Amino acid sequence: MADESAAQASSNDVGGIAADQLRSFIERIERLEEEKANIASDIKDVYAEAKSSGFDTKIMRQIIRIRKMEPHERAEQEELLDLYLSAVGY
Amino acid sequence: MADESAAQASSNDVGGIAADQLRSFIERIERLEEEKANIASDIKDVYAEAKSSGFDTKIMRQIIRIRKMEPHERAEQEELLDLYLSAVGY
Amino acid sequence: MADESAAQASSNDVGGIAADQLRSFIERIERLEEEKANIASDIKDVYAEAKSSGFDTKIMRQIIRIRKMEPHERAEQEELLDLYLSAVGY
Amino acid sequence: MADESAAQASSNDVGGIAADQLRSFIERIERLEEEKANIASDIKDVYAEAKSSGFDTKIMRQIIRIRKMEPHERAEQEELLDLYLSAVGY
DNA sequence: TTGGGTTACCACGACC
DNA sequence: GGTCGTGGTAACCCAA
Repeated sequence: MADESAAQASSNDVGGIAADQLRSFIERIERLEEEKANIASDIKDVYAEAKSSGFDTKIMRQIIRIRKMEPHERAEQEELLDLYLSAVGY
Repeated sequence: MADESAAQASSNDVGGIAADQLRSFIERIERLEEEKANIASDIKDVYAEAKSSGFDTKIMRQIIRIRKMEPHERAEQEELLDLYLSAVGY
Repeated sequence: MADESAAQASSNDVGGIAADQLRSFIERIERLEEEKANIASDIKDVYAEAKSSGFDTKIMRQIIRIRKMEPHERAEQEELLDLYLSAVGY
Repeated sequence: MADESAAQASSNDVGGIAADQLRSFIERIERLEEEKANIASDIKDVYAEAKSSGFDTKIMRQIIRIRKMEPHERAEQEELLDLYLSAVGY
């Protein structure tokens, strides 16, 4: 797959793979996942705050879920129409 | 449903609940979730880039999973797996 | 978790687990998965047949998908109503 | 677009497409998918039963995955994993 | 024939 | 321990 005989000044080949490059990818991902986890934690905090203000977080979650899917549903309606038209050859 | 008593400039009470406050919580969460989704998308991109550099993303995911685990956790899993494997004749 | 000191006439204990029982579970599952795979294959065949009769399988898949989710959507509408009522304290 | 030539008692032509035939295909598929879902549900039940007998279902799934793989396949994965791990410094 | 994109399924982990 | 949402995996389709 890779050019096995190339000089590896900086790429630090291990068993035929570019170890440095792999490590770099892995670290980038791990870093992004950390950020993601932080945001998830922030979200949790907001729910906690809302809860301590007397709101029902379960209902809040439902609202958010449904708000998220409403655009999809509208799209689906149009899709549905197109769909049956196509099925029938138009 | 009806205006229970008086106009409330800023707290906008509806059904006994501070609707404005609720809306604010919801919007904060939705915003955070959007950020989270963006990061998830970035992660996907990195995997795609790694893949097009010739790396096996499935293995990469394993690596990341392993690095995230406590060493003893990992050892326990292995042990249990071996046990079950031998129980099943491997 | 399990009664470690019990007599194991038939259960063939291996490293503290009931090997026979485990094997039995595994085999039941494998068998069911085989059946499932067969049905998946049948489905594939029907699509192939439909395709060779001139139908667009992509559209067929869409139709099936949407038929499957229509009941959900109706349920969602009711849920939505309840939801906003709850959010507002009713 | 219109009825191209003659009335078709049984084939019920719509838009140039044999609607009856399409419906039949769809229904066959939906039926098969229902069967498939039932089997999936059975599988779930077996896992639940195994769990309540004290087995670790996650490990069971691993076992089943391993048994499904060709030996050399499994070996390759392990090898690649080790390679990546060492590249990353483990 | 194969690789990449897409989709649906399923498992896993988080949260309650 | 149960539920819910998210992510990973595997199937399937098309294009090259």
